[in-house]
Amino acid sequence: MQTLKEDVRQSILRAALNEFKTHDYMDASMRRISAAAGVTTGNIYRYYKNKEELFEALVRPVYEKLIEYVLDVKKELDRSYTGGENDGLKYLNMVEDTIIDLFDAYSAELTILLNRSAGSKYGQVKSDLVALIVTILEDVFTSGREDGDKLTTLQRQSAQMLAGTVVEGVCLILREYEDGETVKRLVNEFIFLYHKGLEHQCKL
Amino acid sequence: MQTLKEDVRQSILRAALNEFKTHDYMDASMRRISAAAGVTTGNIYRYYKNKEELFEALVRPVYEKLIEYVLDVKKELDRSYTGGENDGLKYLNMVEDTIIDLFDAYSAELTILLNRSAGSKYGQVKSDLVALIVTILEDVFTSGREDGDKLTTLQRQSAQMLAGTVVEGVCLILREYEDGETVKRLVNEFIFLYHKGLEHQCKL
Amino acid sequence: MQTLKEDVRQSILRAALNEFKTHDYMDASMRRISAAAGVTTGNIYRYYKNKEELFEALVRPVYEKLIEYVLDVKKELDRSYTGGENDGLKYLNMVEDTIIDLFDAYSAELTILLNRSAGSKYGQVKSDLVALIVTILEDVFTSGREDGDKLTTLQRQSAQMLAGTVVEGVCLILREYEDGETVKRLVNEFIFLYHKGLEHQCKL
Amino acid sequence: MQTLKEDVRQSILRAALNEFKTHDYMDASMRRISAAAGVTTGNIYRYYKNKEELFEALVRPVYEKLIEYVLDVKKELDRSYTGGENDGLKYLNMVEDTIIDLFDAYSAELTILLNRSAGSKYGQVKSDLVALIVTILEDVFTSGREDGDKLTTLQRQSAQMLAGTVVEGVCLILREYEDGETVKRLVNEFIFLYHKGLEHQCKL
DNA sequence: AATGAATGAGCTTTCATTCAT
DNA sequence: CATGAATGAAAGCTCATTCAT
Repeated sequence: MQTLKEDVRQSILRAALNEFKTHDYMDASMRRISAAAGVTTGNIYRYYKNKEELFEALVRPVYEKLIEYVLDVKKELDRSYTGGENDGLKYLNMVEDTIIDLFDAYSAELTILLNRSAGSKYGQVKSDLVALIVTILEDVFTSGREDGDKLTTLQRQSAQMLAGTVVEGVCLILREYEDGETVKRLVNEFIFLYHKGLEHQCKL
Repeated sequence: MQTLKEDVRQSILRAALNEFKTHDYMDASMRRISAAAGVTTGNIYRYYKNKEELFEALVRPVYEKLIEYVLDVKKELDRSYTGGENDGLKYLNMVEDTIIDLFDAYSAELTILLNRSAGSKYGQVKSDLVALIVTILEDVFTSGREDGDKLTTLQRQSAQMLAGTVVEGVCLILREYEDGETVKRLVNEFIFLYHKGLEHQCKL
Repeated sequence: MQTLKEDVRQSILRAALNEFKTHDYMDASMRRISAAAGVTTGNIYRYYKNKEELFEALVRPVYEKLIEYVLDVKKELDRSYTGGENDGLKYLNMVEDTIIDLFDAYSAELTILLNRSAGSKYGQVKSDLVALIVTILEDVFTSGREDGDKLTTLQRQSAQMLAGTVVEGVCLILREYEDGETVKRLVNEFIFLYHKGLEHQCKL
Repeated sequence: MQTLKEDVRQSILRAALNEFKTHDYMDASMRRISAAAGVTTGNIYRYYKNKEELFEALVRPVYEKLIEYVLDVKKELDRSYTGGENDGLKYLNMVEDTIIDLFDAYSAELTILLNRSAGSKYGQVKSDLVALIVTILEDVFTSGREDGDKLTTLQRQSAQMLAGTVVEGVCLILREYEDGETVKRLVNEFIFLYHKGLEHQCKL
């Protein structure tokens, strides 16, 4: 009945992935994970020090790449934004592309990071991400003006809504579809929708 | 010394509302609710059989109206859809209008229903809602054709993405803003965005 | 089967007292305490937030009085020590008297504080107490000299041994005897022994 | 690559010694012992059936010698006690000498036996030892009399206190000092203190 | 002989729910 | 009707011990 170490680690990770896909960090149960992994409760702790570390093992790599990529986009934007015709779409696409790359490697982990981390130390990731995108949007909005003026409250709210719905939209797609190609296509469609609107999208 | 029955029920509901606004169903605490309601733990159970029923008391009316309204939209659409120029936007607006109406009456309950019900039997509401909207969209797509043909998988997925992101977008706005006017404005902006695209929305 | 609140609190305290008399803080079991108290495990936590607080409820009053009394002795000593013939005995007796007073009120709790607190935040009490007595002894030793000189290592060690054995001796008596009168007599005998030696104590 | 059997046994014992010097029986960890011994957890159990037996392997020889020596003293005392002037000190010194001998050979094991055995089946050793010394003292007390009478309760208690505080005093010194010479000096000082009292000990 | 992964009972603590009063 | 003490199952985690290799 003794399995090799790496096998066990993998089945724990797999079971944890499934548990965290369906339960928030706080509600996920180590007992259920161990049962699903075919491992005793105590034995999990030989592989991962505690719940937090098991969660982190799943989610940290994605987290780091996510932040890194988004910051790259921001830097790129600061460097080359012209306010020209299609810049908005261009940069939205940059953001999405990086998420798609991440998705190809870590679809479920990204979902968990964005949707199930409440209560863990990654609980703020989604709103951090939104906040980051908001700063990008605000830069874009203000850079297109003569007056270096502040944005109005209404404009801020709109920027937040925009950033939030983009992030939520992508999260939704990640959550619903497992196949990389489908995700890529839907995210692109989603961005195009945001850019051109339903009117031009028509025949779906 | 006792409070009248209906008074108590109301203060329980009020306390539960606040608890569920800030905690997912699973994390909400009956103790905190009873404390906030100025009611003893045990006494709650004379008014509501258990946590689930208390949650349901808050959320069911909104749930039923939500479904009812969406079905009305569907019916209306079946009756009068012409495929004309602005029909898409028109019906999207119908869906949103009903949610805004609901929101005016039950803002908090709606947020809870859509964002806090994980773990309760309303955990599926969001996806139910999406599914319902998907059937509407599919009807629309197919009714515009000569051939009564099925949609392709790709089309189905796009419809699902569209429905899902609309719902998520509205949920997000509900979650973030408490003020009715702001919500109304942002939802309209959001729908307009979906219709015309960022390109036409420009300077925000 | 429902007991009144204060009854239960008392039986929990009584059970805890017995558990901590026979187990170090770390090895004491909340389950055993609750079983011995005739209370369910969970119910203990209505009365005491956790193990530490239950322990503290038993031990804190004694701790505070103990420190207070010993500091009083030290102050008194600083004020009036003359180096005269019987001062040593006199001050030893002061220390012991205060402990006897404490004992009359809290025999078992004092034992626990001094002998079972390892692992709790009172774990250092015994050595703190010894250290305190050492400083008193060192003051006494140096004040009897012309040269304000430091003590030698040997003298320090002897002072530590003396303080330690006094404290241990008292702890022992506390541990072994429950009756206040007996304790008082034995502690006095013990101090007299320290002062005059076995030779003069003879017939016991 | 394997270590020879006896080597392993020795390194286990050495590691166990260090663990038990710093942890009570109950708190000592087999994992830490095996890690420190450079031995796998499971392999310890080929050498010692369980924690208790490992503890016993360390502590039993000292225990037996300790009892044996004390019994020797008792026998010697029965044979030659005259009740003369310095007999008390003489026999106290005999008891201490044997402990010092033991200490020279097994300092750490003795400390463990006396101070760390709570929870093991040697948990009673200290009080056994005291009891043994009490019987010696009682013999001494009664042998000095014409009437072969029983001792009073008060006398018994005093004998117990005396025996107990002697034992505790020695334990304390063992616990606090590692250096053989220091221990020997302090124990002697301690005994002299018991014999002559502070009054004659003066300048420390 | 040795390994170290696995076991399983134990720990403290929390909480929805029940029930004697 | 109301109370709030009591229940008991579940949580995360630890550790002496066992056992397949």
